[in-house]
Amino acid sequence: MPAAEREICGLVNGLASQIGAHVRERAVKLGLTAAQATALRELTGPMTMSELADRMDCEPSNATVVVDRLESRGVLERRPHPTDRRAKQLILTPDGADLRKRLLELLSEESPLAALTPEEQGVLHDLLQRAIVRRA
Amino acid sequence: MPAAEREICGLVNGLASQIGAHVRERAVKLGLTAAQATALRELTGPMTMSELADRMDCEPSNATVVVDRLESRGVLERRPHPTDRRAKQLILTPDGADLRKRLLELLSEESPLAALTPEEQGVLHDLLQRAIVRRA
DNA sequence: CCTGAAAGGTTCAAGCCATAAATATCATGG
DNA sequence: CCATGATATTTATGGCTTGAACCTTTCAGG
Repeated sequence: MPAAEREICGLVNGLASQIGAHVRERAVKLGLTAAQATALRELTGPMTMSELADRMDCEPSNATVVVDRLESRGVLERRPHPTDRRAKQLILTPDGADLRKRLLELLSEESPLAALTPEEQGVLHDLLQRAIVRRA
Repeated sequence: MPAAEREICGLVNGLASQIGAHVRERAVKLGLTAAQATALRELTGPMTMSELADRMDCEPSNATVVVDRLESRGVLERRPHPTDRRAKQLILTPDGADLRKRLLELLSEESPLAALTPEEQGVLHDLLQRAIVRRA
């Protein structure tokens, strides 16, 4: 791997850190951690643990911990899945839905990609999508 | 923040995860964790804790922990800094230098950006560099 | 001098994260 | 029906990561 590629990897990680900081900064205003905020953001509707972990881009075992905290805080509930007794269905409580709404507003305030024009963002999007290895 | 930007953020995090997995996969062959491998990779010569933390893109307190493990493994030494008694100088042991050499070889084997042509990598490099907010 | 602000490191608490192993349930082929 | 493998989730463990608090040393003014 040439030095140029290693430099790109560093930049990718740097930008990812920047995005993470952006989320963390806003999440803390609602008493949430970055991971909890990510989970809440991805909970667009009832879903299973696996699906949430997939959307959060993390291992299911990690999602368990994050959901534990959100549940004990009253943000969501773990209900038995209607058709699959192995799975659980995550449902936002009314309080959780309110919290999610406020979170989305906070996250919308500023973009961590503000330095790029929409055209540049388009190019970046395509490059990233092609760089990512498709996994089964 | 429009949905398009959120999607880009997801892609950036996805690619960062992929890069992290690439490092971890190779580091484990040497009995190292990803963070330890990153530290070892960045130790291009004697440097202070601050400088290493800066290169690793992490907090100094985190570098302390990672260096602790590398030190107790005999990979490096913490020496008093020649001119600043607050600082410490990190020096690779002979074993550490060997290990670093083998690590660099492993990391060179494959690129996590192999799906992109050199030209595309150039474009990506520029976009990322511009997207990253300069911090003092 | 000397005093206060700043910088280098470490420690601590809280939480994130991946891996491996365990449990329970499904689904398929014989 | 039953064995076997796959899937959904959890637990346990080791290590990473941040942010705040703390100590020492350095440095810039007064």
